[in-house]
Amino acid sequence: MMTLDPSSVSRPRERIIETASRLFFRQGYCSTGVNQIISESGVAKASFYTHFPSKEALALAWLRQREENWIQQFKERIEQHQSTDKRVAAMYTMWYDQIHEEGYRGCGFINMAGEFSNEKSPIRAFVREHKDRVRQIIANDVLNEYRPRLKSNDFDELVNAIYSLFDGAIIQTQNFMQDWPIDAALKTSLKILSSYRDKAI
Amino acid sequence: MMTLDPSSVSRPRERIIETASRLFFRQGYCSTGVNQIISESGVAKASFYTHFPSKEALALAWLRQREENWIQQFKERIEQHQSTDKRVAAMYTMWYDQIHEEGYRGCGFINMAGEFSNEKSPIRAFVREHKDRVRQIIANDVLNEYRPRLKSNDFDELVNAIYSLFDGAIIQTQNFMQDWPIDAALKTSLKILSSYRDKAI
DNA sequence: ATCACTGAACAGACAGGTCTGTCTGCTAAT
DNA sequence: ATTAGCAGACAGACCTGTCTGTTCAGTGAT
Repeated sequence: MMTLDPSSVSRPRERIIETASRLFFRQGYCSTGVNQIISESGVAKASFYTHFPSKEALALAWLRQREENWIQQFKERIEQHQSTDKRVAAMYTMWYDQIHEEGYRGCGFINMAGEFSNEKSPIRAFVREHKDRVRQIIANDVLNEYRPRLKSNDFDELVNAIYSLFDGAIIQTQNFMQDWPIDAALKTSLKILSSYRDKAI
Repeated sequence: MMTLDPSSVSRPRERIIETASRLFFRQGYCSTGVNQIISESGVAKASFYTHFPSKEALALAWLRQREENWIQQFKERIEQHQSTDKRVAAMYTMWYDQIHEEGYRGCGFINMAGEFSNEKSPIRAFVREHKDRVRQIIANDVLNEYRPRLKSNDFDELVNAIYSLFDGAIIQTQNFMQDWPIDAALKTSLKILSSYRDKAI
């Protein structure tokens, strides 16, 4: 029987993922040992390995959880606005909150993928899928107003443009630890958008 | 006395850096041990540590060398063309060559920075400086035609736009292991450029 | 109500390997 | 003889993953 335990936060599996979330994100995958995860989540090693067959499996579980939260939050922020301009601006609010926190680390998915050189690893595959979903949301939820008004090719171009600016801004913000790349990318996105506005078929 | 040895490639220090270059780039920093570097470069451990005080120092030396080559190549490709459009296109030729090589790994600087969570580490500082230099080159060598024709703010915006698209394309190309992000970013860059062309003061 | 039983989590030793960095001794060339 | 490099043992820490044994809450039967 599946108990809907309200104190699920204290269950070992959740504690492990919660700790891993913090450590993998802040320190990176390679620089975080299972021993640290175990001790900081107050769990026995045996318990750890009954819940997760390996460190990599935990990483994947973490990414899955993070993806769920991230996508949900992303969509929520977008759907709060009606105009395309405001929706584009809403995309970037995801980052504004994080940037000024101590030890900003950019996109957890990209950082994770960077530590796995084998492009066929499940981690890499998952991050690819995640980024694909983000692109889909940009096409279907952010820019949907433009789809019927543009030629199919033009619409794809627009999506790719907005998307490239978005990822570029994230990377540069992480690199410089300043928020001007986000402002710049947003400004440029709106400019591109307006240039497509007059381009209706 | 500094011998200008033509067989400098066989000198231990060069062999070490060459091997490190391959391994750090392909496997990442954390996943590459000094033992592997030592054995693959055919060098004694003691020799390694007489040339480099630590693994991190080697990484820094590698980045320095890579930066020199990269910037030089970047500038050369750009200066081969006169028109701004062609110069922007030339920026992207840096990647076209690498993409289809087995085990493409994107930008070595970004990947390296991703493995150092301490933003004050020398590695992170160096990558920041590198990316700043790239931005300077975009401003001074690629888009220089536009500087006198635009208001200062507009010019900065233009530089940031081209630059964000550039970094975004690199990341996405690495992620998807396909080259459409580069095509898309280039196309968008040219479009932005043309929108600024009519905007002369 | 007390019994034994079960399952989950705990604590931590352990194996076997890898990590960075140091040190000693040997060889060869200048 | 001095210097550079080679070979490789070694220290000490850390790594992932396994294993043994303990504690304890819940459950069903008596």
